[in-house]
Amino acid sequence: MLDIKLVEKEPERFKKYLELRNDNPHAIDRLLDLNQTRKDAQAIAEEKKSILNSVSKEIPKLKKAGENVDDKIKEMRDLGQEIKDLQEQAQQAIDAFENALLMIPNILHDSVPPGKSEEENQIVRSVGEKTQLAFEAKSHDDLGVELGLLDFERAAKITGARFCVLRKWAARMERALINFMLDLHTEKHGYEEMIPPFMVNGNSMQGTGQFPKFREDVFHLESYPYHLIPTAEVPVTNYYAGEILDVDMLPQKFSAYTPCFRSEAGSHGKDTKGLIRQHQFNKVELVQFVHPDKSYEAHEALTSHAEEVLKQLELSYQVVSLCSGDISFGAAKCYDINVWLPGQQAYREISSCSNFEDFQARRANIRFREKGGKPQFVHTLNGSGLAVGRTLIAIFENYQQEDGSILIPKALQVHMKGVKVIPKD
RNA sequence: GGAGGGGUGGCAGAGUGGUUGAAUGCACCAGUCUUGAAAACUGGCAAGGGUUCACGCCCUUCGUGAGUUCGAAUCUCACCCCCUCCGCCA
Repeated sequence: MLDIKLVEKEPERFKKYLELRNDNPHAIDRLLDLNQTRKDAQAIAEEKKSILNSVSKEIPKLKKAGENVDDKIKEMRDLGQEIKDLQEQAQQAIDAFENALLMIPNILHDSVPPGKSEEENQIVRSVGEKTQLAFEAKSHDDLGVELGLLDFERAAKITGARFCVLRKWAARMERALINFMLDLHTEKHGYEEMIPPFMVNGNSMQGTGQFPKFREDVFHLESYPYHLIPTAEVPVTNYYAGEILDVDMLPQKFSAYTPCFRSEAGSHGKDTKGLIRQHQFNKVELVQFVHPDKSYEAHEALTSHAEEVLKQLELSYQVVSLCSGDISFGAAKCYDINVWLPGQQAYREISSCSNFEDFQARRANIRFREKGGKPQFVHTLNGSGLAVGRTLIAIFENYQQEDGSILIPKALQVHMKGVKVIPKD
């Protein structure tokens, strides 16, 4: 959520951000109109309410003085009715304004490259060499099905499309990866491990920015006002919703493994083969609450924490700074980490590391207080560290052998009882 | 699911329908004292919105939402959450 006071001061700047995002800059004009309407409606209602309050205070005094107050009471009864209507109008104006405000994306950091689409994303660095195989690389799903590790067909029977059953070494490796990532982040990068609820209420969804705009992207429960989380970002960031933290508590760093559930509405026909785009997948998430002065520093660090997973697994990747047209709704700046997949001959996203500045903090009302100071909004950041299923894909495709077996990266072997290879049979 | 108890400021904790935006304590800030610190003492200290160059003034907020009333933290109803006991259960 934007700071409306800043928008009032520099509307042109905020219009510019919308243009850069390929969004309609007139949304700012509409927002300011709605804001003015809100102020006017509130002012009228408050003026009347002020009269009613002061007369109501007078009444007991007049009574004590022995005066007759029947007329005044009757007058106030009528005024009260009038105020009720005015307040209702004011509330409608407030709701309209707030709804509009919730639909406007975040500002952009100066370092975000301008651009229309993902083609204009900026490669920040490439790490490692693309894996060279002496034979034609298979895709992870062909490998997985051949080895009896991935069962898409039965998953479709049990549930539907975009689900998968992991068997044997695939299931074992998925679990090992979760442990490996959590151990790394807690032991080496200073995160506190957390297991949050996998369902959240609508308030939390609004806090991190999924609601109201991206309601269709999440799975909803029918008989409860709960929603399956699309990412651990939602429950973990909302952990401090509505709170004022002591400045000494910052930064707060959490790493959480959760399954993630996404409806993938709007991506029909995209990535239908394999594990790339599923309705349910596992992810280890990194979330930070930091002092506003430190958030860009923290963003670089958080990104490096995600990268470290790939480095240890000896997978090659690129870090890409998303351009203004490709960056997500709530992010002020975002690095995607794309891992090399020989089976697809392409880099594919395996992590997305964002600095939201105070966008989420404002929505979720997460503040901190300096000694003796006024409450201020914290900055929130998060990133995948990493998407577990996609990491498994990357290992399958990069570590495949000509005979159909798959080597297990050294760093992962200790989490798999020393097993070095997934055998052909 | 049943029966009780409770949700008040950063925290703890008072609160008779009418100067209660809210006692008191802790924390925090400023000052006095002190070589310095601590202690003690004095004063200050909620958030959000509106308005003002500013001092200030106005509105809202005591879990949430409705209601009663000229006036609600205080009365009524619904819902949410927490605690205790019982039942059920991994």
